[in-house]
Amino acid sequence: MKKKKSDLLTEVELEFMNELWALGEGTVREVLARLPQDRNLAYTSGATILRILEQKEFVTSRKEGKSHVYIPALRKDAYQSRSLKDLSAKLFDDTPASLVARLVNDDELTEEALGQIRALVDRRLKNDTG
Amino acid sequence: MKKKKSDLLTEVELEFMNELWALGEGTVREVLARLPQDRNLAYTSGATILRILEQKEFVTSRKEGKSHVYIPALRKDAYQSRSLKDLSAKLFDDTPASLVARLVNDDELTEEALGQIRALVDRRLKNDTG
DNA sequence: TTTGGATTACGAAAAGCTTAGTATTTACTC
DNA sequence: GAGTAAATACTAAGCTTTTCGTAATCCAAA
Repeated sequence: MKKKKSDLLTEVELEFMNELWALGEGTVREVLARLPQDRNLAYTSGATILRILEQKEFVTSRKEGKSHVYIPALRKDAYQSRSLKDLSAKLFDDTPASLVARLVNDDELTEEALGQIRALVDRRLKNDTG
Repeated sequence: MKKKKSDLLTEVELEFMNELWALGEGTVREVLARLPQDRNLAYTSGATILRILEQKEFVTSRKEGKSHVYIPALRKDAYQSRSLKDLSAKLFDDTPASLVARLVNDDELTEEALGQIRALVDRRLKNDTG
């Protein structure tokens, strides 16, 4: 019997994965360069975080010159799905419709965003009639 | 300048809030009674968690007989919105439409759920023409 | 092939989360 | 009011996460 570890990223791990997804792949230095100015993180901290991500198998790496180049082992869209599933389970009774309900009832949502959302749903409903 | 604490619930805090939201309000014992059988949590652990929730102002309490009755200080729908906003910011470039896109492209989503979602969006689009 | 600057590996401090034990308080009963 | 069963307050142990320092390693260049 396997122990079920959460398979969700921690806060800082997600911060780093977002940069890696944007870069495609990158070294410690390249990822750190993308963080906001006021995020004063020591170089070694960045290195540690990427090493942990590799341990947890969220990224792989290859050696290039004297550095490691880190590569996402999980696509962003896959992780987005995973996160939504988790949120839906924990906070929306596993009912995606109620999640969307909450989202579209948000006052700050623009007319434009609503239109885009409807277009998405329509397209999806038409495309798989079976 | 205020330090911005995350104002999101931790895993266990959310577990307890979900039961409180379902109950409306409740004592330590009542909340614990709603947890799954295999969740063997000491009574004092439950009490600690609720006390922490009160400290963080997610709940209030009143004394009733010898116990405390805990009351959510935040509605579930408000917390749902907050969580969605957080997820959208961290993982969807603050673009709700792309969140919905990921959701509706999930293969496991039923036709029925899709229909419900479209109905929700349509209703919302019609209702506020201004 | 030694030196030097960069990178990685290791370990551990600091902070936050989860769990629970012990001691104290509470309110009811006799 | 003393006894008692239940609840709370306090405290801390054990994890996980976040951060970084130190030491070892690596590659390039003299």
